[in-house]
This record gives sequence, C-alpha cells and structure tokens, in this order.
Amino acid sequence: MAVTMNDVARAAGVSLKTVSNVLNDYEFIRPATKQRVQDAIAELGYEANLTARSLRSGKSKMLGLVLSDLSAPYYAELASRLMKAASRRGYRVLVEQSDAVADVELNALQGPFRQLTDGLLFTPLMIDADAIAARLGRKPLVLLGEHILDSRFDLVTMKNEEAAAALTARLLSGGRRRIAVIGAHSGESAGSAGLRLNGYRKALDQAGVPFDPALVAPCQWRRDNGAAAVAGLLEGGVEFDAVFGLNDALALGALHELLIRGVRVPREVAVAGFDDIDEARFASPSLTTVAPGMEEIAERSIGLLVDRIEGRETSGGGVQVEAGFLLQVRESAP
Amino acid sequence: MAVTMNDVARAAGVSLKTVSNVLNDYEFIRPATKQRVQDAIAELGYEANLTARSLRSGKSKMLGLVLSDLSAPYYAELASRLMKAASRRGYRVLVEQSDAVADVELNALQGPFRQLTDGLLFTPLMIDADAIAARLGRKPLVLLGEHILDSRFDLVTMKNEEAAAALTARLLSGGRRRIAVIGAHSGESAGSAGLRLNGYRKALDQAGVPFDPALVAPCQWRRDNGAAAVAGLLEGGVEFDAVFGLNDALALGALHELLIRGVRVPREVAVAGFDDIDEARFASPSLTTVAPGMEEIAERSIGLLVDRIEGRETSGGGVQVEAGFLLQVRESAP
DNA sequence: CTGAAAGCGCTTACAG
DNA sequence: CTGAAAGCGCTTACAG
Repeated sequence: MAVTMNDVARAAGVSLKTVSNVLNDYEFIRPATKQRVQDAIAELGYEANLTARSLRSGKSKMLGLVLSDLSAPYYAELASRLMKAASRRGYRVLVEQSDAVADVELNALQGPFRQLTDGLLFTPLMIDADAIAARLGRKPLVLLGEHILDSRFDLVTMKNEEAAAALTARLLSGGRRRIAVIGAHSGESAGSAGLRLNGYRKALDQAGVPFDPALVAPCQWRRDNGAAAVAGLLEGGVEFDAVFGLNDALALGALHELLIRGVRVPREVAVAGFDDIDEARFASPSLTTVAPGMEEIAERSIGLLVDRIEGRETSGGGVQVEAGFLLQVRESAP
Repeated sequence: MAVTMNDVARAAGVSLKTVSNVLNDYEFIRPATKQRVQDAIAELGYEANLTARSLRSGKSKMLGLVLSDLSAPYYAELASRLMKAASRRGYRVLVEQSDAVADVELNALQGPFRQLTDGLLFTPLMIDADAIAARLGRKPLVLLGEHILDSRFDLVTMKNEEAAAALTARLLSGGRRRIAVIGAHSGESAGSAGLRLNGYRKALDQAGVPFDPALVAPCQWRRDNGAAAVAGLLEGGVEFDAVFGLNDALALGALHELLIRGVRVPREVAVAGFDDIDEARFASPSLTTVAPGMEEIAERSIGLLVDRIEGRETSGGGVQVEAGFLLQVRESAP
C-alpha cells in the first residue's frame, strides 16, 4: 500500500542499505548515488515508517511525561514548553496523567508507557525514591520539579525552599505576622508542598515569629481547594493577615473567596502564590508570586533527558539541576 | 533481553499462535491451555511489545490531537478530558501544537504524526476544508470545535453562533448598547471567531441595535491580547458599556485592564467571555460566560473517532455532532 | 482448538 | 562506498 524503502531502492537502482544510509545521514555516500536516492524519495513521496524503525532500532524518538493533571495551569504551561523543547531536538512527548494516584505512577515507570518512550520525565507525587529505584530499568529517567534527595536520580527542580522563604520574608517585612499557609500535603512522600512549607517556617524562625499550626491548611492544589481552605479558616475563627498559597491556583482560589466575603486585599489580608502562571499577572488584584524559572526547567530537563538517551551525558550518579527563581511582587502583596 | 512471546510459548509448551490467541482474547482456547499460558506470562513477567504489535497489525492504539497551544486554558482543560476519555477506551493521545501555523497543520494531516496514530482529532485554524479534504487519507479524522460546513467530515462542535447570540442578547437586555467585541480573526479561514461574531451581530439586529465596526477589535486569543485590545479601545476614544471577549482568556485580560484603569465592572462596563474555563469562576468579579459543554465534546469526539477506527461507525458522509451550551451568568455581567 | 510459516518495514552487523 | 542477509517481536492467513 504505502511506499516502502524497497520501492525507493528499486526506483533508484540501489540496495536497501543505501537508501537507509541516505535516510540516516551516513557520511560516506557518493554524491551521485545520494542524489538518485533523494530523487526517488521525492518522486515516490516516500515517508519512513516510524514504527518499523522503532522496532528495529529500539528507539521511538518519544519522551514520556508523567504529571498529575494537564488541566492544572502550571502543568499545562510546563507541558507546552517541554513539548516545544523536545520538538527542537526531534522528539515528541507522550503525556500520562497520574491524577496523583500511586498505582498510575508505578505503572508509568515500568509498563507499556515506559516501553513506548525512550526516556521519562517524571513528577513523583505519591511514591518515594525507593519505589522509583526499584523500577529504574535501563532507559533514562529525569525527575521533575520535585526534590527527592537521592543522588541516584537525575533531577531538575526549583529552589522550593529558598523561594518560599524569600516570599514569606517579604510578607513579614511588610508587617504581616499571621500568615496562613494553604495546600500543605501531609500524606505526600516527596513533594514541593513540604519544601515550601519548610521555607515558610524558616522565614518565620528567622524573623522570630512563632509558628502556629492552626494557620496551616492541608488541601489539594486547585482553585476550589484554595477557596474552601480560606472559607474554613474564616469560619473557624482563625485570624490571619496574609495567605500564602503553595501554588498560584490555590492563591487565586483564596483571593476569590476573600473578595467574595468582603475582605480587602491586600489591605486586610495579603495574598501570595507560587508558580507565576500567566493567570497570576491578570488577576485582580494581580498576584504576588514566585517565578520558578519555568523555561529554564523545561529546557534543562529535556536537554538532560535527551543527552542521556543519546549518550552525551554519561555521568554515573544523578545530575542535579536547580533552576533559579524570581520574586514577582504585584498588587496582592506589595 | 526482554521477555518475548517466544519465551512464553516455550515455557507454556505451546506455539506462538496460542500465546497470541490468549493475549488477544480469542474465544476458542481450551481453559487448561489458557491457564498454562497465563501462568507463564505471570511467571516471566512478560509484557507485549507494542511497537511490534503496531508494525504487524497497523494499529498503534494512539490518537492524534492537533491544537494550537496546550497552555491555553481551554485547550488544556479539553486535552485533559480527551485523554481521560481515550484512556477509558484503551487509547493514548499524542498532542501536536500547531501554534496556528498553517504548515504545521498541513503536516499533521499527512506526515509522521498521522502515521503514528490510528485517527486524528483536529482543530483547523489556518487551513480550509479543501486543504483538509486533499489530505484525508484512509485513517479516520474528526474535526473539533470548529465549524467547517462540509458534509465530508466528521465534526464535533459547539453552538458557537447561537451561544454568542444568547450571550449578546443577555447583555442587551441588561441595557448595554455599545458592546465591544474583542478577538475577531479576519485572516482565519475556518474558525469559531467568525461564528461567534456572527452570533453577536444577529443579536444586535434582533434588538435593532446598529452594528459599529469601531467596536470590533481583531486580535489573538490570549489574556495579554485582551488587555491590549481594551487599552487600544480606551485610548482610541471608543465608547463602550460592555466587552464580549470571544474566549475567556481574552475576557479575563480585558477585565484586568479595565480594573487597572479604574473602570468599574460591571457598573460602567460589563464583561463576558466564552468557554467557561475554571478560571472564570474564580475571577474577581467572576466572569459571565458560555459553558460550551466541554465534557460532552470530549466524550463524543473520542467516541466517534474510536467508533470509526474500530468500524462501529460506518456512515459514508460526515457525522456532525453539536454539543449543547449553557449561559453562566456571574458578577461581571449580571 | 492449535501449529508452522510468512511477513509488517525498517536497521544492523558483516562482507567485499 | 555499497550489497545480501538476518532479524526486531509481533499478527495473520492458512492448514489441519
């Protein structure tokens, strides 16, 4: 049905191998031969069968990306950039949504998803380092955005703790003393939530402000969780003069709930988030947040993964990359 | 290296074909044989090589999704739902971002991307029906979200025109007479922008309100475009008492710009959008918009595409599905 | 109900 | 610089 390499070889009067050589940019081909093959390819409209190539070569030119939910704005923006960075290097990205379910994360590490891809970009939420190590296999794996302190793994992350501390310090220096934190994850074995909470506590310590567990609201990381958390604090009679949402979606949900209830932001309560998603700039009031170097994260993680796959990065232990961050001070916490 | 079907066959003392039969749920296998094969599979930890299966069967169990930009919130939410709907049916989704570039759209229809997938979900932005028809091929194609009036294609869309008219009518009945429209696309050959603009004009006609081209701002569909469009109108001295963003991102950008400039919403200017992305609910003021039945669109489009692939849908012409819509009236345009 | 053989379309040693 | 052959791991007719 479709045109095959055999058809091209016949049309060009050469063998299969020669066609293959031309397709794979083998150096030593006589120019005239190469031209004949290229003409035949153009004339017949030949396109390489990628599945056959994969089967034989063992490389699919696809990368796997495991994250909890593509509709979360941070992941949507990150995935978009990762796909572009991969595309520049000749790779496609296949996305798997884990919904923060441990079994899905485990299966992504060793099941068909792994098999289809040459390497994995993985955001572990529910499983720990040992679970990952037990399923490493021989294909490259780069951990993303989380901070598993384990030199066995390649890791591209952000300065979760320092950035959260810097943001908290900023709130403190603005005179806030009772800073509610929403989005803590007590059940999470490896994640940004814990690190960001650490940063918050360190900044409090530094300023000599006592830590009050009543100000910590555990919840998931969506807008509605943020709104509900703030509602819970207000209805529980907890007093606070600032809210630190551990990501922007939470902070934006919190902001919404505060405004609905007539709480003035930032006059009565300041609000800050983490991620600097595009939405943060356009909120009203615009959201103070941490810009975690998303482009750098995308570029470095794809670069590292592809370098591993193609053998340019061969260090034995894990390569650890930490992207820089920037405080984006806006209206919600000036 | 990896365990193959041959290893399983040997371990179970049967032929390759028998293992294949078990894997593919062939009915007529002696229970004892089946059990022996399953035991061998479990013992050896065998996993089918999907690439080999694809090469031989011609099916990859992957669907292609072509859209302009995964970081746009509407597409992010839609893609997430599409992937879940596909997953329920045993398919994965491979995403291609076109960035609204015609060449990318054309290549997605016939290049390697098409080859890797069993069927395509396609949002044409820059190319027209004839360009698509010329590249149809034999694999199923379902057009998504756009309204190419051509009975050759399967199409899952929304009531763009009616919904835009209903929203405009609502603004008119609230006493608004100078409704700015932002996000018109004059260069787009097939798209929602034109239909939504039509709906707007029909509602104006219906109400006997004259159409003023000065109120129409052409721009792309991101938040920053919405903000810039409103800034342009205000600085151009165009008077208006409402803004209809042709999607939510635009409307939210416009809302932001209005508030920055001290324009009261909705008192002085009402704002409405289209899409009902999650963000719309949490904006301040919350955004009045059209909910275009996203879950229905995701479910029906994946269902139709998979039915075509698996031969359950065999109608010659295109199947046309139009999802229902709902007006979400919120604070920005009560 | 099960087996032996062919073949999907490539790449990869191996020769020459 | 190029060719002939083998084989990646499956599924698919074809027999029996």
